[in-house]
Amino acid sequence: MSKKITRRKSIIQAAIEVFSEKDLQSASISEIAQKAGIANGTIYQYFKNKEDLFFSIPIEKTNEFRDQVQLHLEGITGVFNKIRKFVWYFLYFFKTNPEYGRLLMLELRVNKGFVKTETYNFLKQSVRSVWDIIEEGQKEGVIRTDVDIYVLRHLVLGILEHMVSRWLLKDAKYDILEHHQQVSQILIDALRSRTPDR
Amino acid sequence: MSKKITRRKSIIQAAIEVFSEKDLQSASISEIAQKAGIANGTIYQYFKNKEDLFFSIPIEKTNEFRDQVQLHLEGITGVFNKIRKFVWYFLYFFKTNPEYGRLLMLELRVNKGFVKTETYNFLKQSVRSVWDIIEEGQKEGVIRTDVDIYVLRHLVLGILEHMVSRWLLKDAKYDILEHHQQVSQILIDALRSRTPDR
Amino acid sequence: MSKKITRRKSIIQAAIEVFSEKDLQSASISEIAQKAGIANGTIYQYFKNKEDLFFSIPIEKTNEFRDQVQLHLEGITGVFNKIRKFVWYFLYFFKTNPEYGRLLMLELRVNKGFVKTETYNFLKQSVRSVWDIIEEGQKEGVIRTDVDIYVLRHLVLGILEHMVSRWLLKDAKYDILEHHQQVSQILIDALRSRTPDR
Amino acid sequence: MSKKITRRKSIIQAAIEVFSEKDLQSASISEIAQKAGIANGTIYQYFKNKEDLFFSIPIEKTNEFRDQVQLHLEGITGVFNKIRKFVWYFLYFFKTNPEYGRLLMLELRVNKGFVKTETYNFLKQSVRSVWDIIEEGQKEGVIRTDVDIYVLRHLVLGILEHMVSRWLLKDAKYDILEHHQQVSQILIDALRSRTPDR
DNA sequence: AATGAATGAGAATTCATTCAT
DNA sequence: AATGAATGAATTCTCATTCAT
Repeated sequence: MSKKITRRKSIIQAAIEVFSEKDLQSASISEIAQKAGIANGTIYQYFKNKEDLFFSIPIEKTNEFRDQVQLHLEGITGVFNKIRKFVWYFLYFFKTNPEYGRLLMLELRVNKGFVKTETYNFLKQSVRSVWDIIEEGQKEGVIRTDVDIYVLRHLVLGILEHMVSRWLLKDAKYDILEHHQQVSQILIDALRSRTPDR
Repeated sequence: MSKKITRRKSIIQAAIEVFSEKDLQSASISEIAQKAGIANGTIYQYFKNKEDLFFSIPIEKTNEFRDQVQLHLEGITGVFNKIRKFVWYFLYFFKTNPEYGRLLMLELRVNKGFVKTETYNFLKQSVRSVWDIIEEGQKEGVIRTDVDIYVLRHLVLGILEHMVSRWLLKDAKYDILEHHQQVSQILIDALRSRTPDR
Repeated sequence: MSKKITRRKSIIQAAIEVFSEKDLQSASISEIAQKAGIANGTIYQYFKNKEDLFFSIPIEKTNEFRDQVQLHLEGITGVFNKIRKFVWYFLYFFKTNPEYGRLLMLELRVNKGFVKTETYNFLKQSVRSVWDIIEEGQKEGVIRTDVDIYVLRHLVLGILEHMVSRWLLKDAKYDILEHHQQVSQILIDALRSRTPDR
Repeated sequence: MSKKITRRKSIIQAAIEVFSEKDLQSASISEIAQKAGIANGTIYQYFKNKEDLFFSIPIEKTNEFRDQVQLHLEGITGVFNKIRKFVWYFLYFFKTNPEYGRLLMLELRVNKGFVKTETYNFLKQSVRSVWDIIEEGQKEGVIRTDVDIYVLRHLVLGILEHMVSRWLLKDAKYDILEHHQQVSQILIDALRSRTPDR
């Protein structure tokens, strides 16, 4: 039983490595099988087909991301401090998982089939914390309520995903964490409740 | 002479239609040729190969976008008014060119090969106006200078591209222009120079 | 295990039949696959590509030729008798293997890529016996040493290959063995050490 | 009129250059047209199709070869001296025309279609001088008559063509004329009438 | 006569998936 | 469960040849 899970994981790990370099179509099952040290056919014992394997990859990583975000937010008080932490961890996570980042940002997030997947909804939950923080801030009165929450979310995820995507496309040559404080600051300035005089 | 240009354009138009539904690999030359009403081989008189055709698509559209942006900004005074106009036009352009949007946002902008392309640099020039506006605002003292301009750019393009991408992935079912004023407002609030008391 | 070898052989046999009629470019993989009774793709399990298959053909046949030459020379004494036997067997081999002959003489021996091949060196070894016989004769003093051995080899292989090539181009309509004794005789006269009075 | 001939010649010259590097199939009409500085379609004003052009090449060169052989044999007395001259000129001709040599020896002489061509018969006439010399020698009694004249011809052309072919396949890296005297000598020894005591 | 744009047939090769062992 | 040989569909691109100008 545990053996089965181990093997499944090893296939996924091999798939991440391969898919991070090539897209869904270019990556070959043989290459993944070879990297996992198993026969081609064996993959089909664990996954329905190539797309199924492709779409299964984010589940584990998503869990890791969500759990770590929770852990890092633990004990932090103040909505804006939480936002600073989230921004930092988001960038840090992809800095330390660039292969997965490539896969998620440049392949999956843009794949129409994936968006209709169960896994996609699961993935959305992982940034649930952004919602929670924003809502918390709105209740406390420090985050603006004059702008639709969807717009606020687009703002936060927009800048973060844009930064990560461009960074990956530039072969992760510079330090993505360099400006994390400026990013936090500008987001906070955008989200902050307007004072009456404005 | 003009005939050659016409034919080239008709191939590009057919390619936009096909590539907006299928990615570079899935789309077939035959399908494009058929849609353009020409023989397969003819495409190779105008483009080196499928990738070349794929990467050539944005050139025209980019020109159109850039020219229109200039036109729409004409006569507008005030940096923030210009930003409002740019936000509106950006969303409007993709609202009226969803097929090209799909191609650009979900295929090209994420394609590693494309980023190394001449066309990509050309494309970057098309959002040059954002830089110009920001710099103008900084000179006037109304846009903050305490944050790296790259971060500001990530902010503006991040939210806009994120909105367009998600909208397209949701099959353009809702009106992307709905929140354009809120988007402008929140961006302006983020970009605005901080007053001394903050 | 043996199955793999059998299949490989059956592909080669089909390839000989097809390549003897058409050259490397004109012959199609489909035709070979069909003749071998397998799927197109299967050929690529055994050979890297069409050229690889093409160049692999002579290996087996070369072994057969070399072994048979050895066998036929067995027990024959006298350098000139050996030459007579070699001449006869050379012509006899291609008389009984005209398809392979066409392939070897009219395609491979004239193919620049093949000459750079490992197989080509292997093939050269198969006529090694000519060298051995000549050297043996030179040691015994019955074969001339006043002419470079390369020239002697060009003489022997030149006439034999020329005869076989022309015979095949004439659709093997006459008996190539008809003049084998005259050929041997003239070669022996050419190779024989000159007597002092000449 | 003379213009037409000039253009035809320039096409043939371009074709020789192209065909000497690539075989009939690999060489392209476009390349020839480009090298000749004309449009693709123009070639079809002068030649029925690619094969026709290919097969037309030897005519001129054959004339040149035949005329030069005659010239070089002029004034030479003695059958064996004529053979020596022929051997020398044959090797010399290809030494100075390696591109044409490649085309003739490695492509045309091995092409089944060419053998059935009018040009092929024309080409055979060009080595007619070998026949003449041999027959002259037989009449004079210095060349053996105990061996079929076809065999004698295979001997002479066999060694010469073999030498040229191998030399070309080895990229003409060594001097093909180096051993011409030895070649003449061994041929003469082979052809010479046997003295009674042998 | 010359052009060269358009044609469209044609073939090698890849690779996800199956299934007998 | 694992294997890996076999499958065969599917597609890009080339290029000789034509023909309207």
